[in-house]
Amino acid sequence: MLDKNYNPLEIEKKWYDFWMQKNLFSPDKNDGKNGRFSIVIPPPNVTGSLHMGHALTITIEDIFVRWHRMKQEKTLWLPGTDHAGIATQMVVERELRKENLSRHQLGREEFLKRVWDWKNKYGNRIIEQLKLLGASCDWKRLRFTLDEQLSKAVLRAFVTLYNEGLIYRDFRLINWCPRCQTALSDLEVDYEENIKGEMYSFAYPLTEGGEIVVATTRPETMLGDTAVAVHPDDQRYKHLVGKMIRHPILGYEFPVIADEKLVEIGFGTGAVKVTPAHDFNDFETGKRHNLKSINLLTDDGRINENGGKFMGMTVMEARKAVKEELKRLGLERGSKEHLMAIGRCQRCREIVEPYLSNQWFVNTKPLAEPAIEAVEKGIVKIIPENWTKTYFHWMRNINDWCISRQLWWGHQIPVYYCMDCSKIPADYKQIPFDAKPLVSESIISRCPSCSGDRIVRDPDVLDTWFSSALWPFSTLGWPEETKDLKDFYPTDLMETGFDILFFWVARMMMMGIHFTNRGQPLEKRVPFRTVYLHAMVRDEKGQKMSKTKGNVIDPVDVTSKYGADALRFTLASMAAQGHDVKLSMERVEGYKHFGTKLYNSARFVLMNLKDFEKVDLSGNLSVYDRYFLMRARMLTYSVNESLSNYRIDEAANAIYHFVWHEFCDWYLELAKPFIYQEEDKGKRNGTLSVLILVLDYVLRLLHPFMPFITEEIWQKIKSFSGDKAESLAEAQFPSGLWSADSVTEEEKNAMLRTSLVMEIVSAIRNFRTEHQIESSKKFSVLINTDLGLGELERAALIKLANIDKIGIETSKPGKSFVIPLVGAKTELYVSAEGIIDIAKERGRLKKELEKAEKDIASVEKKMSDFDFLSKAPASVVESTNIRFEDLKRKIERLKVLIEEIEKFA
RNA sequence: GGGCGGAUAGCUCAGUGGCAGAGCAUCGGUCUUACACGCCGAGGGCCACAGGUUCGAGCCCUGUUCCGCCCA
Repeated sequence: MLDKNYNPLEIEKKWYDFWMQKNLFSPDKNDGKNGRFSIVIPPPNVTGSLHMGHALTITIEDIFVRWHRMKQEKTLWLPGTDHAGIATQMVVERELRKENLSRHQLGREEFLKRVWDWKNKYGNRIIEQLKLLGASCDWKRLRFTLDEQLSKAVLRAFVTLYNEGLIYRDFRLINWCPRCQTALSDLEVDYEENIKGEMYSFAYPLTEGGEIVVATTRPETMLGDTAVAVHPDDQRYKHLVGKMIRHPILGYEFPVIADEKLVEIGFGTGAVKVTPAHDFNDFETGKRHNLKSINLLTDDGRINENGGKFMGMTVMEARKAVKEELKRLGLERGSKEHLMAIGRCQRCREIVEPYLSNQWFVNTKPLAEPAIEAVEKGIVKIIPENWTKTYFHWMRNINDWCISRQLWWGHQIPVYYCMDCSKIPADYKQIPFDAKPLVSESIISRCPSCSGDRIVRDPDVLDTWFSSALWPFSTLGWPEETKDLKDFYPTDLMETGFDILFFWVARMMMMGIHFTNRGQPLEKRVPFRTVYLHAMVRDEKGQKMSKTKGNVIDPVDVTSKYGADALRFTLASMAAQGHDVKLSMERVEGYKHFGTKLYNSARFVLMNLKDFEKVDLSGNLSVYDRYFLMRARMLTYSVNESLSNYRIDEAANAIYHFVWHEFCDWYLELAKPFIYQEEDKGKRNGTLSVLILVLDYVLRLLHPFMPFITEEIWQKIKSFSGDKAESLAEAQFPSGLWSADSVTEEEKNAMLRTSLVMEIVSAIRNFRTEHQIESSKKFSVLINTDLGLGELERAALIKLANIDKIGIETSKPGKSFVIPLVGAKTELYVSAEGIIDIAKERGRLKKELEKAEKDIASVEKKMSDFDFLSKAPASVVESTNIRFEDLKRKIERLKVLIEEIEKFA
């Protein structure tokens, strides 16, 4: 028997421990003859703690994983975390700062030791939190991007790409975060638009006299200007092209150039200052015109020695100072407000500076091509489908990927330099651009050409996403040809947020195809066959959750308050494709109630099983039993269909509706008279058998969504259902086709009768409320159709409708009221004289008549439309006709009834 | 500037050509021995706007307005 109260916290802990103990999440004992399903987790950051995005990811993935596992497929869900270069390094540096230490003071080795300590201490937190949600990962295969084996994969990938000419080093403008002091890829910069800024104008003096006025939002960069550009067609400036400008502060000279790409005639003054070292457009312009690039910044975002007396100032300080200087020189030419966009570092929100430096890049175009092909050919399917367009667009316009980061925490680039051969000075700050890279997976300590041992390793580490891009195969053992790789690659599903389509999904596609199963068809090389992109979780008002707004909902809190099952079900039922999930606590609470409802229904069933004996179902079923068995079959079919189509919301809602509004509202109630009587043991046991069976179906179908409560209940009914599985987690998931054709005559009959009973009950309840008849007041009802119900079946109807009795009478007795039912062919006669308010009944009938007349008007219009009759399909015409006839009959009947009721008074 | 979504009950959303739906909220009734985290019932809609296609449009097409997101 179940406890009186449903307490999610207790049972969730209990069953998770049980699953772990039985090692149920391992694919290893399954021989795979029922197929295979594999998926890798999107690795959360080791610094991370669980947020709603994770909760949604885990919920969706666990639903698919448990579903496949219950279908008895060899199922692997591989978990792990990534090292999150910048984020983790920042966390540890923050700790160091409390001790007044910097990483430079500690030195690289000592610092890394600290980060590892931190990781070992706190890095498991998020893993433990995933378990709270019921994630059925194979924890024995837990991976970390800096594991020895995964690091080997990273080195292999880098060296291979280098040797293939797909990785190269270049001196170019990149995005630089002055606070993190590292390069970023294009994707790691967030643009904020419509920032109020200033469009500042000043004049550049020409060497031969006169001036040219330029407008800029960043006056301080004039310290690095090496040209002023005008449009070649701009008559105002045509004569100035080729003239020289003397820098009013720094004294050097630079030209006025004509460039139609950079300059928009109508914008600003029509003359643009060009700072190749600090603006991407200017950099391109500089290349076109062979301009000098003057770098103005230090690593930490201050003005360097090229800025003359402004050296040492921050950008903002320099901006102010340069403006003052220009004013002093009489060159200021006004200023106006201007809306602009600025780029911020995704990690620390600092304003990103374009910065000239040596970095490593991946040549992505050749890698993107097969990744595009795989989706074009349908080898990889993206769901929801509309993301494929975005994927194509990005992939076809892909830019090279800056993968070097000036950090310590991460995979250090496997590139070495001979200080002698490359003439690197002992006090070097940056490896010179022309240094000759020696690229190797193993550590190089001796120069292959001069045999010298003065070798330095490139200090940079790789972008964390570089290692994440290898995740679906590095976690399975690549570059080794492991059994796991053979068994589980390509994986079946990649489930993640749409926001990392480019960051991660696209890059996994490129790397997976490039590195795995070379020489084999694309089908064998893609990292996954389906990409399912889920939406964002927002607060109930649709706002993004953020710490500053204070609207963050912590999944751990929710879990401890309502249970993981409730949270999971909420997320699942709201995860409709293409929509953000707007999460509200009310909903979670509602779904906890759903758990309670299910729990109590099971308690009811169990409570009545004392003398239960299994019986042969064939001779002992009521029409209700048959009907709900069929409904369970239909539900099974639709849940499997929905899950196959990645519509977990649809599946969840179908189960919810069935459990609450069919199983509990109707079936349990209809079953009670059968259970409560002792005369017909066969019928009693028959109904109980079906109750157990239907409940068992429901628990299996619901298990992927609410694993804990279903296991709790299932373990209790197991002995009655006779399943031998140790846990519901590995019990067989129901399957089966359902179609209208597959319904047997018996089922058809059961369906007709049961739905008529439901309608009768609803009609009587309705009638009762309309007349405000107290529930204690019983009356009897006659029906003009023989339902062919057995004694107990009729008793159930009587109980639900809360009436005295129901009899058959083909025509209406004198003093009775009429409730017309479906199609007005069947009607009920209520002999409740004295308890019915005549005026109200008249009103009720008139209202019904009004509605029927309105309905028939539109149907009539259709039926008299020649075009409709000739062009619409016969089945539609026929059903319209039937509807017309029904309405006509109903109206006639209502008119008679209204006339009659006048006489009652 | 280019692209992708969305607009349906008070709220959140289903609904892909044939009688406008669900959950929550609201209102009324009810402690009927599984469940008051419950039960029974009710009200609530110019399916954003304007055209078009069609016998028939919430659904398909065109345009407009607003709201998101992505890219440059």
